[in-house]
Amino acid sequence: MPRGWYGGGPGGWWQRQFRGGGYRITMPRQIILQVLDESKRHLSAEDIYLKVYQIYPTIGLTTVYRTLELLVRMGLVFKFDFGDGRARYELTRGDGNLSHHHHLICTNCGRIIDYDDFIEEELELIKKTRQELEKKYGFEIRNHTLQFYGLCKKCKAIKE
Amino acid sequence: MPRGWYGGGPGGWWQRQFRGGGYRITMPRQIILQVLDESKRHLSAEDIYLKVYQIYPTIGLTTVYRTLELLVRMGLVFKFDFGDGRARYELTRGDGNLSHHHHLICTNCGRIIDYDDFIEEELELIKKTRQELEKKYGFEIRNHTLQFYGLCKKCKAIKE
DNA sequence: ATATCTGCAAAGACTTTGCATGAGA
DNA sequence: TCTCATGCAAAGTCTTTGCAGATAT
Repeated sequence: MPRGWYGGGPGGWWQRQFRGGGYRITMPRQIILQVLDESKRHLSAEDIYLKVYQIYPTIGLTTVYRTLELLVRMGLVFKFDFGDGRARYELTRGDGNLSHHHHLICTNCGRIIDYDDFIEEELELIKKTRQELEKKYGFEIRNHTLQFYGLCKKCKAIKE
Repeated sequence: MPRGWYGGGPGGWWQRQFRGGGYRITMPRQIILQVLDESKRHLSAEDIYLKVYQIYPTIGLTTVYRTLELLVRMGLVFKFDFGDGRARYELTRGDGNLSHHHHLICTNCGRIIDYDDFIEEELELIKKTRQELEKKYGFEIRNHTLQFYGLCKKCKAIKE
């Protein structure tokens, strides 16, 4: 049995999600999901393309984009923007709105650090804020991001 | 005396910032700053271009981009990414890292709401998190964003 | 005077679209 | 079978770059 969220065989829950939506389970789609599952976070479309290409060389970039769009629409994947002009993607892993997508981004070299320190309080506050914003603005909130921008250790040292 | 942050005449503090950096105070730059000062938040480069065009029709989009890049580098302007493929800009108004750049973004229609409710606790937490992250990762944090994504009232109603 | 700035046109990077072929249910 | 999915090529968007003429100091 495969490891990770992606596994579970042909009757797994995401396969059911696909069928329920009238979407076909194709080789490109399976491999894209596999790659997302096996990789670290925040991959660009091209990152994904190159990894899928190793397994399935007839893949096209277009299919990667179209599949990612579908997965985002289905709520299986989050799309991020770090301000460098290319989108990043990662599996939601079924954790809905409680996941933390919190990043430190170096505005000089583009390095991205995921942090999950000091998260407890944050989640608590965000949960509360979320509820209040939903009530006040009638928004249905599905996701959130908290990002800090600045200079990473290395770039800071160079600038000095 | 003009109102707002931008005002203050030819000896104002941002003019000094310019001179100090060896940057010239030109008509396009003055008008771009004026437009940023008089407008609501999160304008795209094209929004700014069109507003400047009303006042100074020989302006070029290139100059808008180059000026915004300069202003971001100088710390006078923040650049945001809301995930729709175009960057947004707004004056920092000298409030440094304590400002709240907190948005609700409708993933269906693109509407953006600034909120500043329930901010107290958030700022407190962010300040604390910031300090701890700087210590732990050696990052020099200069800015942050907190964004909630979902469906706005209108789009939610339509989907139902 | 002279180094910077500007605007146009062209190029670049990422993403989306049109369409004929191929594959899943 | 018949609709949906794929891949290629082309187009689209936003942004950046090259360069000659214009401008600020």
